[in-house]
Amino acid sequence: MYHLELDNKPITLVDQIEDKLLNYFKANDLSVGSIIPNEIELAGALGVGRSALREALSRLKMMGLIETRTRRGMILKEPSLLGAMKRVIDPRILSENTLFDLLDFRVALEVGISSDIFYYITSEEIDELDKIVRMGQVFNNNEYPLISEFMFHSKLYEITRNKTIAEFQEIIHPVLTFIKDKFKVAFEPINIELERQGKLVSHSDLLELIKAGDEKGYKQAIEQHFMVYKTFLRNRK
Amino acid sequence: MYHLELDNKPITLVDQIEDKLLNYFKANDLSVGSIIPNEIELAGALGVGRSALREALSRLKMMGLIETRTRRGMILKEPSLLGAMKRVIDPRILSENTLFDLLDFRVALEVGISSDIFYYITSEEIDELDKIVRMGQVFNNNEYPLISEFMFHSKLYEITRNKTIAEFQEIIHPVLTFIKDKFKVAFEPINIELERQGKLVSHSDLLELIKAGDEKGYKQAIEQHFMVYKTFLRNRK
DNA sequence: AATATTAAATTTGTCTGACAAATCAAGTCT
DNA sequence: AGACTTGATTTGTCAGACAAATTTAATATT
Repeated sequence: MYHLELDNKPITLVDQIEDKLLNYFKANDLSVGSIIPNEIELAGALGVGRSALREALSRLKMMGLIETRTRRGMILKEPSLLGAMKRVIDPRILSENTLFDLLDFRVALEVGISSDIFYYITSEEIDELDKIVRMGQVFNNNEYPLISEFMFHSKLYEITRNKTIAEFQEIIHPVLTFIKDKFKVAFEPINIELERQGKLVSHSDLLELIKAGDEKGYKQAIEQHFMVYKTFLRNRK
Repeated sequence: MYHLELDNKPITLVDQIEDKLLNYFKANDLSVGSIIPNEIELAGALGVGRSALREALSRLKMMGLIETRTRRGMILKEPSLLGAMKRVIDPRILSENTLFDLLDFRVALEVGISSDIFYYITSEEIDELDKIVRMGQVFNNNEYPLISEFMFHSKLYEITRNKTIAEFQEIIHPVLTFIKDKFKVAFEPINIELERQGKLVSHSDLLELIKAGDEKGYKQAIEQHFMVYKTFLRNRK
């Protein structure tokens, strides 16, 4: 039935077709916008049935590599990482541990882009950040209105001039709101304790450091800004 | 033919089936190891044909959510992000810009995990890092033997106790070697210039800072360690 | 002749039915 | 009881059919 095996998992024909298609696109130097042969031709060229081919195509469509326009056939697209990841990063299917890992991941990433922010940021972008911060009035314990919260961090990612990083923020945002909501009770005491110690860092504080060009101070502050999550995560390990 | 639309892209039946399956798994509290109904039953329950169902299943298999054992039926697995991303992160299909973004992404992430490293690292892990560093004799211009290079950074990611972050390193490693190889010529002069200024930071330097518990020094050093890439990337933007 | 309408052809999306291969279960034979 | 055979089940794959949409071609109308 299938001829190749790896890791005890049979490599099905569909797997092979998927791979062959990728090689085919690469070999024929088909790039974004290229029209690819229709299903019957492809199936014929590969010597497989249309159903098997379609299963492989379905995967490539999911990854965003192929887009189908009825009648006009299929065209190649640049697959954003977003396409494939969006479907997997879903609180429905990921374990709690993985969700925590993602929160941790996101925090690390935002800390890591600090020097880029200072390298790239323009005065216009500082103004925009200012607007966003003013839009979000501070409530108790660092709980910003959600929109401002999202926009502030999105803007930071945007400043890196790195589309993939910016997209990443959008992808994992649902994970964050999911965790924030589900473990609200666990976050509250941590926030209260941090506030008691005067260690809460607000968006406004971060922005001031950016304005002052204080990169070192910002790096410390951004870590402190995420201390709620860090404490929560470290307590759980 | 299809009833729903979004973003001008028709939502096909397969898309809906994919979503319904995820909801079904969640609603019935099916977790890792659960056996799910066979294809004919699922198709019947959803009121769709087997081919459409199989296209959706094929996607879930690609994501690693479902594993099929012939005859025994299908069982649910924890889908690692790796599964879905590995296929997309492929120099064959990603544009050069996205590959650069990924390099940038990876650097940011490794800078961002610095505090975790100091928080979690054990003396055993320091010993292991020591072995890895000694294994890799330094060649010219920071070009470590590839295995040591890979192992050193893998170990750092491992110390974070974050599986997702550790997996990420493994996934994008091919991208790094691809870029390193393809743009070797561009990296060389940058490295030479950095060495002239005495600004090259080796793995050995990083390890010494870890041993000394010098977190601040490490954070500066790790950024400097990646300065080759940063310079390369910033020149390109 | 130019435009509007209609018909035909093309291509994806989906269904149904069929068969092969693998494997598990059970029954049968020695 | 153990080895062998048979049958049932389920995934993997193919083939053929039709619907829907839409482009292209053909035809009719003014």
